[in-house]
Amino acid sequence: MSTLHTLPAHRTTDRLADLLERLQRQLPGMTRQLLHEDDMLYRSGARLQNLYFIRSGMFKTTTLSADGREQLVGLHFRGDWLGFDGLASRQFRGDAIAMDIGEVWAVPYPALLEVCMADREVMTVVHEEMSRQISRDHDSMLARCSLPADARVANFLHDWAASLDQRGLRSDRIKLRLTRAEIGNFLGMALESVSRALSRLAKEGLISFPEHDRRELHLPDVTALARFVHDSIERGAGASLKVA
Amino acid sequence: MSTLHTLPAHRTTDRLADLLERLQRQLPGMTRQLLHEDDMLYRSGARLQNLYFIRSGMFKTTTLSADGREQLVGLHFRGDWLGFDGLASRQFRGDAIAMDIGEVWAVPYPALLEVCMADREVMTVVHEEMSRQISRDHDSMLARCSLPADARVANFLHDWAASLDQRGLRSDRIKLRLTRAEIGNFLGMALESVSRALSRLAKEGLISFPEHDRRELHLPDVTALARFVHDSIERGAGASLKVA
DNA sequence: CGGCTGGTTGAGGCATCTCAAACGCAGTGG
DNA sequence: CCACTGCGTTTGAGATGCCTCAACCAGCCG
Repeated sequence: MSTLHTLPAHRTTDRLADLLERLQRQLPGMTRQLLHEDDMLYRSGARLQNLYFIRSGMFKTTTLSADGREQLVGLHFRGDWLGFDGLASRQFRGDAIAMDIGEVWAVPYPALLEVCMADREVMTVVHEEMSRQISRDHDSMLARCSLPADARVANFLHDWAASLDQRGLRSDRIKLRLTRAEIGNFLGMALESVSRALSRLAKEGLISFPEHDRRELHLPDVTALARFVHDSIERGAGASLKVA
Repeated sequence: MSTLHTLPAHRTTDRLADLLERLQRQLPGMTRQLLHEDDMLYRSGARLQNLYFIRSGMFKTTTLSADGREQLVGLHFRGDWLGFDGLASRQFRGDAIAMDIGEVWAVPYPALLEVCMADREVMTVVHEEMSRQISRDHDSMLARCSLPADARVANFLHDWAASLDQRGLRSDRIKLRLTRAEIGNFLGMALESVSRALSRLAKEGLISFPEHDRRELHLPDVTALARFVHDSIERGAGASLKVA
């Protein structure tokens, strides 16, 4: 959260490298899968056979309600796992779509269970990944419920940058591979509001569109973004419980 | 979801009974804990030693952002697990508070890992519970982002009733153990809006306050509630992606 | 009694949504 | 090559749903 780009080590990456080594040795059933932009890794309703581990690329996941509403619920990067939400019902509850050329490892769930039972480290890593997903979802809820539109967009960009940074990628430049409508759907606001929020953030100098391609944007100062989010809480404390 | 009170069997309960039997045999370190209304099971920042399995009662969990905002993120009932979100950091990320007199089993996480490694069934149940939590969170996000205020409250009550029903409890009567402010915080709206929404739902006959205690409410027809939620989507499709 | 907490309701304001128009761009087909 | 179309984006103007502020009520407790 706090000091974003001073984070030196990439905690998770090391353990994951370790994990993957184990998996590779112990899971001959694991297969690689290459995907292009807009390829579906899995779709809602499909039987869950594998969990997916992202080696490279970005993915978006959606959820589907009983009555047909659909929402973008997450962006996922290298090192993330996909499919946890389908474990209980053995059936995916939303789609996972590549936003870019990417590679995943498809890990057959029964085989993964096998490895977990043999290898404590693997099991804890799996648990921790699920736990992290839950935490991230909770943060996501909080952001959507307690921030005004502009701050919600700023927070969205900030989180994205933090994800990139955490993985050692450059975080001062983001290629938005989402339409304004998708961002709006993700954040719970109208596409026009997203567009306006981006325009305002640009006017404030918090972001800029150097390429004059309105999906390519620069974040000159990520901490300023965080500050902007934080400040907009002070002004109106929204629906948050207590600002201790 | 769909045919709410016709659900006869309680799928999860059976498997959990089974699981608990195993746990009890294999986990002497597991302890029972009794809580009264407003007791804190754990608090944000505390080191995670145990996961908690709810034997009876209701619990609410919150999440805390880096900058001090707090949000109610979940209600939990008999058969649910608490603490998953803290596994990754070995530290709780929010509070868990009893809303009633209740009993939990505190399961030392290292011991649980041990059992998981020995007992495949236990491990899959744990995974499935985490998975279910993720799914529920996603549903929650969707509801908060795509429904207008009244429908959000209706959906909230409907989910609550569904949870009760799933556990074989009577679902036509809910004792709200939350203030309007907490409900608002949970749903991302002002407490006055919650109050107004409840009044309107009562005027529509979808709920009633028989006790003239405004926290005790009856749901004469749960399917009507579901219909109300569904209908309010038609009117204005909110920020939902596609209404296939 | 008097203060406190929680709930309801009204009035007004504002943030966001909706509707609408215009633009750039890419693809397509004459 | 040039319409022509469709999609994504921006921006404006007006409508509105929700929030804020405020008053009031009821129950509870010291």
